[in-house]
Amino acid sequence: MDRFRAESFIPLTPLAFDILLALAEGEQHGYRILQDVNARSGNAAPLHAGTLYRALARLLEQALIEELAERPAEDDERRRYYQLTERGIAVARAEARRLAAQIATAEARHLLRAPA
Amino acid sequence: MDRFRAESFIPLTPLAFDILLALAEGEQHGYRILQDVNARSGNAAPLHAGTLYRALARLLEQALIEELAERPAEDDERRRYYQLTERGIAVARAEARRLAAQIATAEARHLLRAPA
DNA sequence: GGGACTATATGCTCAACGCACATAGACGGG
DNA sequence: CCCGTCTATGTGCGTTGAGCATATAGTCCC
Repeated sequence: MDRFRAESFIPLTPLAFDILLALAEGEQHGYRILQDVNARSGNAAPLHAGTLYRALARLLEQALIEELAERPAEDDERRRYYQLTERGIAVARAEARRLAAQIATAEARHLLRAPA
Repeated sequence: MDRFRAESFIPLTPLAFDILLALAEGEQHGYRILQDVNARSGNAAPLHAGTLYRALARLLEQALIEELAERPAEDDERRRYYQLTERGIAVARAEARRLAAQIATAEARHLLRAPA
């Protein structure tokens, strides 16, 4: 079989990477991901719920995340829990490396050391 | 007048940021931008010329870049030269800061220190 | 019992991109 | 001189992803 290539998923859309980052700490359900992303993005345009759930569906199709069958007891029945797949971890890492390289370029080209 | 807000352009698409980065070193023409972006992206899917020129047109409309009237003497007549506007610099900086924050999160969540 | 919040999902529209293709000048080898 | 390749910019067409509104319903607490 042909090897899986993380590069074929790179670059991720900004939203997709935000979601994978939200799941990097461990399994989580959609609404919490929404809150995590919005909290980290600060004052920027808030992520709409509809946008998030569709993005989750795409990531599921691509097998970058998967849904958990089991859930914590006593939990809200409506929630759907997700976690990163091995593939998702590999892709998130590859994307993080790409971004780190861009930051390095930005620094080398004097975009970071300057007035706000 | 209402202040210009760089945040309203954030997040940039990966391609838009690549182009602004290519121009961070100084004025450049389209084809060289194409080569710079493709060189920096390594083995990833190469940027197609058509995609680039349309992206340049968008950045012009948004006034993140502007075309130079003057060109170096003895230059290929067909070339069109572009440079960052002040707005473009501000937006590129804001995006670079956003990405740096994401990298920091990725590290904090143990996405960077691990196998390739 | 009523309003705010939690939780997931679909409908509609538009912007951005991938890829194919068009056009044409430059440039070097045979 | 001609031909292929590279340089250089651009348009046509279809698909994907995202923004925003809206739908639905359970929870939580006053």
